[in-house]
Amino acid sequence: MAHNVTSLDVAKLAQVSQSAVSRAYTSGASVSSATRAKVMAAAKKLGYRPNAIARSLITKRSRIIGVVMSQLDNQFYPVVLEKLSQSLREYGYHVLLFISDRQESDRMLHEILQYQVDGIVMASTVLSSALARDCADAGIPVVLFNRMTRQAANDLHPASAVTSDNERGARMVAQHLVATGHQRIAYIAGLEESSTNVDRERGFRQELSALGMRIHARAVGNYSFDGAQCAARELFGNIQDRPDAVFVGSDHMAIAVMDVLRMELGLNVPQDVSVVGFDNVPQAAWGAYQLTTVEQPVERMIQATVSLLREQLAGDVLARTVMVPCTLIERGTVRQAQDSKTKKRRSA
Amino acid sequence: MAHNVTSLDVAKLAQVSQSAVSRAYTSGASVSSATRAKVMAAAKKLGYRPNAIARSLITKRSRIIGVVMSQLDNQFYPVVLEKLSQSLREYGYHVLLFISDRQESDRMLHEILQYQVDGIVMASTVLSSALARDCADAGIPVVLFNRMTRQAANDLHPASAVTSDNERGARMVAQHLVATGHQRIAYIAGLEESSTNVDRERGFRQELSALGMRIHARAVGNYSFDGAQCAARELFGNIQDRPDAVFVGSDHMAIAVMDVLRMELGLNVPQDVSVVGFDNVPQAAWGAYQLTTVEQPVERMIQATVSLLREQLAGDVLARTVMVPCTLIERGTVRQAQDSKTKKRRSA
DNA sequence: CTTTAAACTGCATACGCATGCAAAGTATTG
DNA sequence: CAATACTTTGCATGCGTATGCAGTTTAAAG
Repeated sequence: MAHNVTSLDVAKLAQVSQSAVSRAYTSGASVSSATRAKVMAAAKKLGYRPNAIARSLITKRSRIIGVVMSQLDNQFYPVVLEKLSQSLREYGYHVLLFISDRQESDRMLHEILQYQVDGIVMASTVLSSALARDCADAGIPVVLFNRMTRQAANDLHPASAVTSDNERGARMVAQHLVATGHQRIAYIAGLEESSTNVDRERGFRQELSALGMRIHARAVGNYSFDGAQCAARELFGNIQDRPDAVFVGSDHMAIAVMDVLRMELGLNVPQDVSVVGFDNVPQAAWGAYQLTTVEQPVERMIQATVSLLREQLAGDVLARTVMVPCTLIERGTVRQAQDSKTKKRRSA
Repeated sequence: MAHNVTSLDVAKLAQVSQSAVSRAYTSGASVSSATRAKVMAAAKKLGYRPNAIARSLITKRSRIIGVVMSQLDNQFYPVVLEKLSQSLREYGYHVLLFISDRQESDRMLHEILQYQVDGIVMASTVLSSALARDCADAGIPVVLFNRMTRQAANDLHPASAVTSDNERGARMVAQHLVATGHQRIAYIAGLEESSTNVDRERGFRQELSALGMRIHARAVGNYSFDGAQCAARELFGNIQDRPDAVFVGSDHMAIAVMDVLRMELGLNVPQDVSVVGFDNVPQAAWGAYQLTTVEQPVERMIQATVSLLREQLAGDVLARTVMVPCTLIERGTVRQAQDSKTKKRRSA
C-alpha cells in the first residue's frame, strides 16, 4: 500500500519530464546519458519499478505467453515447462501458466485471451477449431506443442505445431522388436484421439505390416498411469498367448506396465516380455527400469517452438509445422538376441 | 491485428454508454438485466473480451500470483504446481510462473514485481531479506512454500510461510529406524542452507540422541539426483563399516540412492540396508522402489498457502506461519524385524 | 562566428476500462 | 396523487506509461 512510485515521481525528483523517465528505460530511445543517469539515480532512491501493466496497455504487447498444459504427473511435461520457461525468458517473455485438468481448455483460453498474451503454447491439449479461429482473429500466434492440428492439410491452417517424428519413432520400435525376434507384439495406446497416439500407432502398425507382421494385441492406457496398469493386466493377465513384447505409448505408461508385469504378474523384463516406451523421460534411465525408449528431443522442440512464436510475433508469417527427428535409446528392456531363450540379467 | 474490440465498440452497438458495458461485466454492479442482456448480445456479436490489462491498471489488482519454483525434476514440485494452479484458479487468480535455475531469484523478483502481481508464492527458493522488504513495502503478500524464513522469530516477519512439520517427520523416521533395530544409521542431507534440510536434520539428530544413538555417517546430496548418487557412493563405497540404514532428505534423492545401492554396489534393500525418504512423491510408490517415506500433505499445504494469500490480500493482516503435520508411510525399504541379530552383511 | 544537422527534451495525448457523482427513471408508501 | 426511497444510467475522469511532434540544445561543418 505504502510505496507506489510512478514515473512521474521519478521525473520530479530527477527534475526531468515523465517522458524522459520513460525513455531512460527504453533501450535505444533518444536520451542523453546524463539524463538517463539522473533518472536512474532518482529511480533507485525511490525504489521505482516500471509498471508492466501500464506499459502493456499502451504498447499492446504484454510480453506474456500463455502456456496451457496438463498431465504434469508425466515427467515429460515438467521438463518441457522448465525449458520452455527458460527459453522464453531469454527473449524477455514470461509464462502465464494454465493447467487444464480436463477438456475445459476452452474456458481457459478465454481467460488467457483476456490477459492480452502475445502468444500461446498449448501442450498436451486439444485446441478446438473455434478457439483457434478466435486466436487467429485476434492475431495471437498459437503453437501446439507435441500435438498436431487435426486437419493438418487444411486450407486455413490457423495454428503452428511442433512435434517429433512420432511415426518414424514408432517405426524404429517396430523394426527393433522384429529384429530381436519377437513374435507376439502388443501395443498400449495413449489417448486414442491424440495426434501423438495416432501417429505412433500408425507408424508402428505400418512398419510391422511392412515386415510381415501385425499387432498381436492392443489395449488403451490413455496416457495415464492407472490406465496403463489396467491395460497391462488386460493384455498379460491371461496366461496363454501372452505377448512377448509390448510397445507402450509413453514412458510414463511403460513404467506402470513394468510394475504390473514384474510385481503383480511375476514376469521378468526382458526375459519374459520386452517393453519399449516413448519420450525418454528421466525416469526411463533409472536403475530399476532401464527402459528402452524413443527419445523426443525436447531441447530442439522447445527451440522450434520459441522460434515459431517469435517468427509469428515479428510479422504476420503463416503458421508452420515443424517436425524434429527422434532417436531410439536402447537400454535394458528389450530381449537382445533371439538365439537363446535362456538369458541372464544384464546390468552394467 | 484485425479484431480489437473495446468496450466502446460494444457500447455503440448496444446503444448504451461505455460505463454500462463495464458494469455488465462486473458482478454486483448496478445494471438492469435488460441492459446487461443488450450488452452481452452486442459483445457476443463483436467477439468482445474484456481487457484484463486495462482493468488491472485501474483496479490495481491484476489477479495474478507470481509463482517461483525450481527443481521441477523433483516430482514433488510439479504436483505442487498443479494443485496450486488449480486452487488459485478457483479463486479467480492466475499463475505467472518463474523457474529459477539458480540463485538468480532476485532478478526474477524484479521482473515479477513489474507485472503488479497481487501476491507471490515462493517454493524451493530462498528469499533474500532485501527482496522481502521490497515486497512488504509494495504491500505484496509473499508466502514461502516448503521453506521457512531464516529469522523466524525476528521482530519484523515480512513473509508468511507454510511447511510441513519437517522436524517431527524426521523424528518419526529416527524412531522407526531405531525400533527396527538399525545400528549404523546414516543421513544424506539436501541443500545444507535450506530450512527443510536444517529442520529435518535437527529432528533426526535430536531423536536419535534421545534414543541413545547418533548419526553414524553423513553426506550431502543437495536435493539433486546426481548429488545423491555421489553421496551414496561416498557412504557405501567402502565395504567396512557400512551403514545399515540411511535416511535421505528427499524421495527424489532416495531413489537415486537406491539405484546406486542396488545397481552399482549390488546391495539389497532392505536386507542389506534400509532406506527412508521424505515427501512421498508418486514415484516412491512405484513397484520397483516401494519407498518408505514421510508424506508431506501437499493438499493441505496448498490449502494453507492459498488461505494465507487470500487472507493477506483481503486486509493487511500480519504474515503468519503455518505448519501441517506429516505422516510416516511404511512401505518396503525398511527391514522390519530385528529379532535375528545375525542379520549382518551377507551380500556379494 | 555563422550555418546546418543532429541529438535531445517536454508537451500533449491515448491505451481500455472502472468508478464517483449527479441526473433520470422506477417502485413504494401514505 | 404526491413524496420518498431506491435503482439505473451517462458523464467525466484517471490509472501509469509510450510516443509523435515541435521546440531547444548541442555538435559539426563551413
